[in-house]
Amino acid sequence: MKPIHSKPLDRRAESASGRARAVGIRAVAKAAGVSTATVSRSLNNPASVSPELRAKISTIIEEIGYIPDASARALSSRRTRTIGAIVPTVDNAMFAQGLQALQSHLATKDYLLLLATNEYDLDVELKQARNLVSRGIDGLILRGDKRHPDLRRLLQGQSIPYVNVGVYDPTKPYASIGVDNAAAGRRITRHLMDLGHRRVGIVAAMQRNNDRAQARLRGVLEELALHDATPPEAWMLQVNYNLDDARQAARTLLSQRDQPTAIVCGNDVIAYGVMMEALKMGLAVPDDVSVVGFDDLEWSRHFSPSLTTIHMPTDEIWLRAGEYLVDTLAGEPALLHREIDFSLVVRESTAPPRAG
Amino acid sequence: MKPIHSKPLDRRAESASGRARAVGIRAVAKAAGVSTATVSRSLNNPASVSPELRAKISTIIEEIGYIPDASARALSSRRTRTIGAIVPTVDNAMFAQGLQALQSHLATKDYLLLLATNEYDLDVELKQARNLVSRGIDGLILRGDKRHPDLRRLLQGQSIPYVNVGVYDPTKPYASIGVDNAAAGRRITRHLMDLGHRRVGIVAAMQRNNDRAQARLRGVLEELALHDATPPEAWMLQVNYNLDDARQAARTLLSQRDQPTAIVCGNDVIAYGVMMEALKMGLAVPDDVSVVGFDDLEWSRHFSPSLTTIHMPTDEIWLRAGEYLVDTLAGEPALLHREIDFSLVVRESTAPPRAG
DNA sequence: AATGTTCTTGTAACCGGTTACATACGCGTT
DNA sequence: AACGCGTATGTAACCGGTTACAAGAACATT
Repeated sequence: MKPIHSKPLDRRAESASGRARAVGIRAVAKAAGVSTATVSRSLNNPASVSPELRAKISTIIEEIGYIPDASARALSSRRTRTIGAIVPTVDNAMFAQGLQALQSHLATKDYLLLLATNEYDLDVELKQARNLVSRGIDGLILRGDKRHPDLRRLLQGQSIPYVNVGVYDPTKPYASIGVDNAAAGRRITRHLMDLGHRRVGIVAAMQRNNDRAQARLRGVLEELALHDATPPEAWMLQVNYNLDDARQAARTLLSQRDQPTAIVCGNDVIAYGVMMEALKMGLAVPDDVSVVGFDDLEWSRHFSPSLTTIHMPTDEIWLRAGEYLVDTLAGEPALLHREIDFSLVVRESTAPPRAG
Repeated sequence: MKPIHSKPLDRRAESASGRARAVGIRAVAKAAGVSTATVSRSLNNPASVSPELRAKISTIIEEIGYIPDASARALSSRRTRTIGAIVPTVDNAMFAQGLQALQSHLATKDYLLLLATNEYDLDVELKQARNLVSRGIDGLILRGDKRHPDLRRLLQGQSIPYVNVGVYDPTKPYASIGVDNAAAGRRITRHLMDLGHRRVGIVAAMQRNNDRAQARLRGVLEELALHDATPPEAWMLQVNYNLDDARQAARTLLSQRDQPTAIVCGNDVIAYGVMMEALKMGLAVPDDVSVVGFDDLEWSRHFSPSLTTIHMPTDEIWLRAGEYLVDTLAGEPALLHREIDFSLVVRESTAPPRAG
């Protein structure tokens, strides 16, 4: 069962006499007349190599077109200079914009972004996370709070730092960066209260596994309760992130005998759909019904009427998330929780309720 | 200069007596009482291992939570099961949607997507490509034809297969998948010709380093020339991909003494901007001016008036691109060039020119 | 002159998988 | 019984970098 080899082979010598092997660090070292250690150091810690050698080495690298193999580097150094991110879907203006900002920030720090999506499914998220970990990410960015119980264990076991983006929640033991969505919900509702609305309908985003949407709704309801304006069940709807569903919700809401004078939408896209349907039904916005959203996408100021909404500094949120991980990985201290300010943007889609 | 070591150290033995090392394939092998080769085979080529051993090994893997290290695997097998993609920006509905489709397709084939952006800059693209290659991608997806001359050499030198998406061009020696944009340009222009328009303005997308935009414009101009309707210089504008620029272009075009009766826009987003500005100027669409776009984004059928445009099967294009690479990497033959059909979608934004 | 310190460079073990090659075994064939 | 062949498994070299440790050189200190 334990055979003893009579003549162990040296495949390296064998193939050296055969076809030429790809240019590696050993080829560079040989051509420069130095050791591989010196080449490696001149790339990763230039200050530790004499200027003459450094110059010679970089000339040779340029000459023979040497590109370091990141797998080998990762294997021996246990670092990949890669950050992973798992978002619900890329096909969503908010995430697309945030990822774009993150990606360009990471590029300046020589990090690469490894992207995966979870389709709002916690099991998928866990699987994707396993995949990313196997790939050797140095840090991970996650959207949202709700996750598979095994996920945290996995990340802690591998001691991979991670950030929770989009939700500011200082009570959590892990890093979080984002706005206080409940506060945002209260703020925009207060705007409607200030205008005099007390009959408010809600078209929320799908709540399942979406803590951001949940927090917004919670904030809205809290503020409404403060003013004795808690809406009846029939005025509270949930829809998917697309125009068709939003329009249908608006139709349901606005064709009731008893109509709200204002509608709070879970995000701007839903608000667009609601406004389009209201207009199509012959209702004037804001004269017959006021509409507000969240996010402040590019469209919101172009739409007519332009949309009153909560501005979210998406770029900053994602950029800070990247910054947090990069700093943490560099051993520098970084703020565990960071609240990013939102702001109310009042435009044309809100007005006092029609006198009555 | 060549010191001789008196006592070479075995760091492995040293640390084995120290803290426990992470679970690796050797730990699995030991626990299962087999060799590392058997564990490796049972993962990568299950048929070559007896069912009993296979079962035993997978139990142990589950038990001790072994996750293979992709770096090590990549290093020794020279394959990473990772596909790279370089797009101009993620912050664009078309790319976001395409990447989403690609990503979910690759996930089913156990490939991961490594994403980079070039910001429409060829040097940046080359740098990103180097980065991806160094990371060890198995294949690469590129948007567009225009690229740095060194890029092709790099990919060929490393024999990394790549596809060009968005542009179908069978004359090229490398793979391409997409629609024939020039034909799309001719098609939508012909629609305007059929309606009787001869005074046609153009608001094209920025042409620099964007062959897709160039091909569309070329097609439009070809068809116009066929009908003796080549527009004056003042009717041809170029704008960036955003609503503000598009609106300004519309204002320029429509405030001239001599106005076009129809406007071809380089894509749907530009068309939205143009329509919004026309409406704001008190012009009716399509009665005073017809407007057409390209892409058929979700908005186009919701906008009022809904937009006549060319439908692009984005999902299919990107999915096929992924398929091509996966097949090629698996050694299966794949079509080098693949044309995807576009289609004209006639909606409310076009009508015959006002009698006159 | 002897000793200590700092800086630069070389040696080779190591990271954790994969896989070529060797071996052992089981099962016909002749 | 000897031989051939196919299948299941083990051994250990190898992938291409990084880095702990050692050593030599240059310079400062006593």
